[in-house]
Amino acid sequence: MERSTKQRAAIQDALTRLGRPLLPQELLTEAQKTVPNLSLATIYRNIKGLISDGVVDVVSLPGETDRYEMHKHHHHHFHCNSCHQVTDIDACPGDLASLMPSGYLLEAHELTLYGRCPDCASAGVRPQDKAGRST
Amino acid sequence: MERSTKQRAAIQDALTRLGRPLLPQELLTEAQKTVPNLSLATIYRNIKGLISDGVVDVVSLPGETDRYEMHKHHHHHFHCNSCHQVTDIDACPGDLASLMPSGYLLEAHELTLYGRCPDCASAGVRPQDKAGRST
DNA sequence: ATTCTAATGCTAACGACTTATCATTAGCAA
DNA sequence: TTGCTAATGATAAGTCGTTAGCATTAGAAT
Repeated sequence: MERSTKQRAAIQDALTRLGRPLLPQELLTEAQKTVPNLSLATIYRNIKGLISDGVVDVVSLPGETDRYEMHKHHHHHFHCNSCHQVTDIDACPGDLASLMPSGYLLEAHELTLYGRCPDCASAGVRPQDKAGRST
Repeated sequence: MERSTKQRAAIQDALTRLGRPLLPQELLTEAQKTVPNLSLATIYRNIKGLISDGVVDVVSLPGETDRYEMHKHHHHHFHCNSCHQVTDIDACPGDLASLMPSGYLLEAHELTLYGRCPDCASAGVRPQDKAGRST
């Protein structure tokens, strides 16, 4: 990651433009709008570099392939049960230490919200969901 | 899953006895204390059956292989950053609808807490952690 | 322009988890 | 007990996301 390439620029641009966690494949499709024959290997190579540069963050959701997004402050994620897109949630319940049994030390937490995004909530949503999640 | 076998009994017993989400491999090791040459394939086969019977639940945590535990009411999980064991947390922050941006419909949520379990919190903990989680 | 070599594109190879195959074993009804 | 066949054990094969290998391309310093 010493030279600047149009491929990496396209990748960062895609992440910034869409502003939500993207799967490697989504990132590929999106960045190819700028660099047509961009390859998936290049996506992975650049993502890895951008992550160690602290520019990009990994977003791991339960049972999902890792997604990537531009680095930003603490936040959570919403996963649409219909279109499966992930959206950032800039809010946090906080005060989770109270949930901990005594003796346990809390260091971090991760919250994933599930439901319907605006588009899917309005449309005649077809439940093409996955396995069941607790309510 | 029509006949009752000692293998399945051993699997259910292990899940009940340890009372926490177990990895297929952990389940294998534990159940083998009862049925020595139990095979991993049998673990998967029975787990699948027990899940469709509603007796067992899948526990998917971010970036982790699925674990399994006996079915129980809504709860969350704690993942020890040191020994990596997962523990049930019988509490819930609730009131998460307030975190949702307007237009989004909340249907479920999943919370994972990270830190040190009692054993690891006391001991001179060696941070054999994984990638970083936001705080 | 020329040169050096990082970065890319393509694709085979990995690694992990899970499932399939198949000969053998063992529930359980008769 | 006997007989039927579901379930098991052992292991090969399959998935799928990610990485490695290598010839080729193209930043960028001279």
